[in-house]
Amino acid sequence: MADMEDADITAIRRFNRFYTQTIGALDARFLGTEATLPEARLLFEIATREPVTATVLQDALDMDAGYLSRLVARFATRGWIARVRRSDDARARDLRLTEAGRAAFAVVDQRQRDAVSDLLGAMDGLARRDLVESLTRARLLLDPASGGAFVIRPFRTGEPAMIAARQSLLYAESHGWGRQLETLESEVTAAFLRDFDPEREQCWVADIDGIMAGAVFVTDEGEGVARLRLLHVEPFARRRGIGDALVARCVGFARDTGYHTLMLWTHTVLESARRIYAAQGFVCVETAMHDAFGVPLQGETWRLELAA
Amino acid sequence: MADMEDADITAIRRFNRFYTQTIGALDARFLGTEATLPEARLLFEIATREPVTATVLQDALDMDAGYLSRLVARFATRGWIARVRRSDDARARDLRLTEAGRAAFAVVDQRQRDAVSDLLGAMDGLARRDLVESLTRARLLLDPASGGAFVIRPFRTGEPAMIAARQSLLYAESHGWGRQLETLESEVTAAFLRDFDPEREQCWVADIDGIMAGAVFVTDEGEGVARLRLLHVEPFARRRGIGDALVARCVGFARDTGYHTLMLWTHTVLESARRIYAAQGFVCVETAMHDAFGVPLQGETWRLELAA
DNA sequence: TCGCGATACTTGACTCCGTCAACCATTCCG
DNA sequence: CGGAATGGTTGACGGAGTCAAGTATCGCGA
Repeated sequence: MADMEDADITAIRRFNRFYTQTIGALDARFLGTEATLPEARLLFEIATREPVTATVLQDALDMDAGYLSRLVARFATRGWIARVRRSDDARARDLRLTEAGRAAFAVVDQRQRDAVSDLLGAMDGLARRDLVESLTRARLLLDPASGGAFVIRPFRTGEPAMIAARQSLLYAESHGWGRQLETLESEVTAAFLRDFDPEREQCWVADIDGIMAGAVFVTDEGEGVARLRLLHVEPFARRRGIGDALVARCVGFARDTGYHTLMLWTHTVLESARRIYAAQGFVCVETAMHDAFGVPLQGETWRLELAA
Repeated sequence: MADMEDADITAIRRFNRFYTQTIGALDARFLGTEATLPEARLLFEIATREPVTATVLQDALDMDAGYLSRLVARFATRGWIARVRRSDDARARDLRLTEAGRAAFAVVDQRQRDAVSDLLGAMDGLARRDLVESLTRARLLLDPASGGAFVIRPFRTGEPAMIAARQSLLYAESHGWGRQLETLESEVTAAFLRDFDPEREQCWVADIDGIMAGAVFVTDEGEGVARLRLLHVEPFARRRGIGDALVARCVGFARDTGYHTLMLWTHTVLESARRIYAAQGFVCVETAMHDAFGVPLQGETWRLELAA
């Protein structure tokens, strides 16, 4: 696996070199603009955060204090910003864009948008979507905290199969579950798609900045019983309550749809999932050992009786 | 859809800002190294291409000729490179690393590897794989020509479902095929996984730099007949002969495995796939209109009789 | 064979980037 | 009250990066 890591490092560095030239260049070219790259970055941060002090900008941009001070002074002489001593701390000064500053920012901002737009304009719809997803996913993996709030929404084209793929990888990696799980995943999603009726069943996806962060299915088991299936949360999105929100959505859907019971099958090793189910009122009604995924496992059946 | 593009632009710019600070910083920090960032880039290019002239480096790095000239002069005074007039063109000079230059490069190179390694070291196996895949996919989407040669290999965990997801998206985008196709995709991959026996059936994936660039299945239809299914090539990887190679692999496998016939079902609108099948000797033996994917389509059955 | 435009660099001049260290004023905290 | 920390400014300096002018050589057509 040392070799594997070696290839990974090479791949990242290759991207780095590539990016430095291709996209990095987008930022550097301010043809016809009055601002240089650091100036543009600074303008952006001031516009986004005003009123703001130099110290805040300093660590937002990871910039040297002295250099920042000079940039700010430059902006002031250009009439882009107004500096006023803070009443509560005479050392600090609040920075605000003037009208001229706002105009300068608008020009730079539009210039950057155009540059990116040119890049994307050459790509067709799916390629563009793939690109945006790839880069956003990379960002979320590198810094999960940079992700926005999650949204729970119904599935879109391709996502059921995507979920099957992700879960197969996830559980293969974490628990060593094998092809039988992968088969089950595909069968469940295939069956769901074949009989899909949004009045009876649903698949919800947790979405962070356009990236799938988790998902769950509710299927009709007949006789007023619904089943919650294939719950998962992507590792980069954990500890945010996404699992809870997904399960809660299932419970609400099952109740509103008129099911009297919501059941599910899980495993004793899946600690965090079990905690979620218990917190929402599910009760474990049966356990049984099985060997369906290539390793011996204790399966559990949980039920939740839904109030009418 | 203008809104959609707007969100895309914002996402790319967001990645840009993020990247400038996070990974970009990896390159900039040459703690304890004798080379600055442009020097490191230059060292890398010389090491990779030597012997090389300044002009080549100039447009490989997209660097100003004057600046490059000075960097090269600096390297020369440090004894990192040797410059010799070319015999065939006395204006140009071939640059080569000296032993000292090679040593300097080794240090810088290792320093960069370590920096990336530190970054990756904090991530678990799957996250690392996802990151590498995301960045590599982004590179291939932005510049397909930067991809290496493709390799055809058997499928790995999660890939069958992944293929179903990609094809659903691809055909929904290009031809408007709907949920029925998605269902069929999932059913085929589920059935394949359930009965998987590498002696009788297989799924091949075309791999470019670790990214799935296309795939195909061969399944056992009984009575000596095999079926080729779910062939696709990702848009970024087209016009490289990947479709041909995948089909050829299927034909070879079917022949070697002892099938007497390889058949497949395709559609008249899928022009480039049909060309591939015809080129490999398949013959269209039947056509029939159907409405299985939400739009009226002419389906075609093709056969290839395999020599014993 | 000459001459002219293009090519492969080199050099000067300049501005901006970016860091380090010293410094001032104010605030915080024991 | 006094010393440490905070918010910011300034001087000094070297590298990054661009532009324009200049030198030697090459390629090519008349």
